[in-house]
Amino acid sequence: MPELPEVETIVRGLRDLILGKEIIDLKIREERVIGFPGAKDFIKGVKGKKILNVKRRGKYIIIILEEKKEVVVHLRMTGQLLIKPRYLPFDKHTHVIFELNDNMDLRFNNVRKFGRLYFVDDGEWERVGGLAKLGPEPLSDDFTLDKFTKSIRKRKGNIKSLLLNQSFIAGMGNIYTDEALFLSRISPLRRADTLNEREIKELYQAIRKVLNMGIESGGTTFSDYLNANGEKGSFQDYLKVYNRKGENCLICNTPIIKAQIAGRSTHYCPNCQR
DNA sequence: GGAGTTGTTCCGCC
DNA sequence: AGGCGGAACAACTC
Repeated sequence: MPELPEVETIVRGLRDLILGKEIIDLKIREERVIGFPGAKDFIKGVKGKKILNVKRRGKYIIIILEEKKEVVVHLRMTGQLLIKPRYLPFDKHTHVIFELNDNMDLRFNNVRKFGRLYFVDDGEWERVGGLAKLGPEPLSDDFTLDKFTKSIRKRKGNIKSLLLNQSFIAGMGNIYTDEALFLSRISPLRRADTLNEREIKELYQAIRKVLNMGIESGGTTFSDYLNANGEKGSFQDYLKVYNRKGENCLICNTPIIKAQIAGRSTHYCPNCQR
């Protein structure tokens, strides 16, 4: 499932592959995945424009076009953005095809049809799901320990659901949240405002560490995630708690627990994490 | 073939 | 007002 490291990996790959190219035509095979505007206006707006840059904000991919326009993509659980030669047949779940001017396609695949594409004016993010309401970027310079400390002390919910809250912090999903809590030895059940100064600092560092390691590994692939070149990530080989239910904790040998917390499967060590 | 899967949004409640 | 918890959604796998 694409979280910040997976989306960042896709964005970096796209930057290498499609910058400066022109979108000469589009095919939309499943109109449901166009979030804004309608399919016809989406095609009309995007067709003929050059790609100037590709950026990421939280889990959103932002493709900057000419004339101050943007295509914004959210992959949700199973979305993929792949660069493929035009002669290759579509996959069963290829829903949108951007035809580029060098016989390559940018293809949007999405098994569960949850992902969305938007065509908007530069920065008109009110129209794009929760994009305008996103919290800080955890890897940016202005995500400081001081700000994190102040915001976390106001919160009364459990720390697991808070880290998943995109308006609190952008880009964390189920995998990296469980891993960050394990690294900082904090139970996912803890109320956020009960964390002491040391725990907040360790969590802050753990968040940045797992996200950076995820990016360095090219993301985590369990089933669907692929980068823009169609390659898998490798962070699944380094996970310490996620998907390790019943296996021994790498620190204390206690079996890893999997429980429903905040409506999500949550993996943690009941001994190390307090 | 019912349960499990996740990111996001919406809804009701406080 | 806004935080919080829980439900709903989508469709495929096991």
